[in-house]
Parts: sequence; structure tokens; C-alpha cells
Amino acid sequence: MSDAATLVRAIDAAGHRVTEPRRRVADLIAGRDGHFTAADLVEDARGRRLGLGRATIFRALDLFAELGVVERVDLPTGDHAYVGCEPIRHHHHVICTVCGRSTDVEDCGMREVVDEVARRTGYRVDAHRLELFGTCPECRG
Amino acid sequence: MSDAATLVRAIDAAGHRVTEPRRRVADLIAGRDGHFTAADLVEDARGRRLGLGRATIFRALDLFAELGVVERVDLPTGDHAYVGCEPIRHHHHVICTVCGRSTDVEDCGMREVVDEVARRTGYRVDAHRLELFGTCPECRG
DNA sequence: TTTACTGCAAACATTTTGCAGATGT
DNA sequence: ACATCTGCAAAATGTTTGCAGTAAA
Repeated sequence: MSDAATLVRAIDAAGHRVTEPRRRVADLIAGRDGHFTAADLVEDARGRRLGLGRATIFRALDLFAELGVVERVDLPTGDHAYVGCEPIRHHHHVICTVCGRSTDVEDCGMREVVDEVARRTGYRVDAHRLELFGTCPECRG
Repeated sequence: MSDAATLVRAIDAAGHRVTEPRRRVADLIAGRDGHFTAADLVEDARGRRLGLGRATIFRALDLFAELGVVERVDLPTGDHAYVGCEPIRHHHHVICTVCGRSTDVEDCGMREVVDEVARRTGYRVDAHRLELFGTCPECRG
């Protein structure tokens, strides 16, 4: 759940050009609630007649992902989606399967799990990906 | 790391038809070391002139995944891949980023992590996906 | 013999790329 | 001014589907 200003600021801070199309993609992302796919943004853009090309949207998403202000997640369906998030170092997402909203979760004991897996399998574990799915407080009523 | 017989047995046990094309896909999977994509199998099949259609391979993979004898994983690159695995209830995979092999890991303390996330966010956590990446003992040797 | 399964080709979906022109800085 | 960025359309990928024919049970 990033606001447009944060997204734009990240572009600027990284030395990339703050262009009108990128601002517009930032607006689209900020206007989204929960996870979204590239196709969602393409559709939004067409609906609002923003004149954004498909490629531009994909490129902007890549950029935002690279800057860590959005993150790519894989839904249980196998679809690739994105969620806006704070550019904090390492964190995971809990995604509501009802409304699609996501919440960032920082360190939550994964350290021990990783150590345990390494100990048990003999692997050196360099990275992990954890995605959690469930129902958020609002959707449970 | 499933052998062909296990895969075929799973088809039979679930009441599906044990067909020649499915046997062949099972052989291809058994002959694989580490994770593989649908495209890998399509290429293998063509190389060995097995006369398997693309669609058949996709359908067989779906079936095997449904039976739990292979599992779909999302690589850090975003590619969809599959790994053979024992049809045990809930487990995760540690994937070697050097050779691609994977090892199943059963319960490794995720229970506590899930509880912690639920406590902190207020979500009811129903499912999670954990994939670990690193280097296996052989590849470090 | 019945119905599930297969191969093919075409449809569909998703993401990438080449390039001429527009535009931030 | 000049390199970066954009839009377009085409290409490259990845996956699904309809259907007539084939084969497992």
C-alpha cells in the first residue's frame, strides 16, 4: 500500500527520470487496494484513457520492483501479481484471499526455520520466499 | 525425485487411466535431476522422438501436480517449474541454485512462524508457501 | 463398448523487443 | 543537447482449448 508520492520519490532518489507515464503508473498503483497484475493496470489505464502503452506499464513495474517499492508475488493460482510495499530490507506478505489486500511482515522467526532446514539438509540456504495467505481482520468481520 | 513407478502408481490409485503417453511423461520426469519446466519436458520428448504432444505434457503435469507427486514451484526468476516429490502431506522444498536439485523438508518450525504472523497481523492464516534456495552439500563440496 | 485420453493446430494470454520519435534534465 | 524514456506493433513465450480419432478398462 504505497502512495504515489513514495513511488515517485523512489524513482527520483535512484536517479531515474520522473516522467509523466511513470507518475501515472504510480497513481494507478496507489489507487489499487490489494494485489494487482500487470493486466489490471493495463485495463485501469485504458479505462481512464491515460494513453499508457502496455510496454510502459511492464517497464514501470519492473522498475518499481527493482527499487523495492512494489514486490512481485505468486498467488496460489500461479498468477504473477504485485503488491505495493515499504522498501524495508527483508519482509514477507500476508495476503488476504478475500479482498486481496496485503500486509507486510518483518522478521517473524524465519531465522530459526532457515537454520533448522540448513542443519537438517546440509544445504547452505541463501534465500527464501515466504508468502502467507489467509483472511484479514476486516474480511472476517 | 520421484521414480517413474511411483508416478504411474499414483495415476492408477486415483482411478485415472494408465496410458502410454502418461507413462512416457513419468519416465521423462524420473529421468530429470532437479527442477524442470514444462518446456524442458517438451524438449526432452522431442529429442527422444516420443511423439508426445505439448498439450499432453501440460495435462500430465497438471494431473501429477493434482496427485501431489510433483509440485509446482516458482523460481526466484519468476519461472514456473516443477519438482518431483513424495506425496506427503505438507512440506517445502529447498532448491539448489547450482544444480537445480531439490530436497523435501517436512515440518521445520513453520508452525510457530505462522502463529506469530497471525498474532501480529490479526489475519487468520490458512495457507503459506515457502521455498528455500541455496547450495546443496554436493555442490559445495 | 464406452468414455477417458491424445495429438494437432489454433486460440489465447503474458511478457519482451526493435525502433522512430517524444521528453526529462 | 542528449540520453533516457515512450508508444506502437510485432515477436517471443507460455498455456489452454476444440475436436476428431485412439486406446484403456
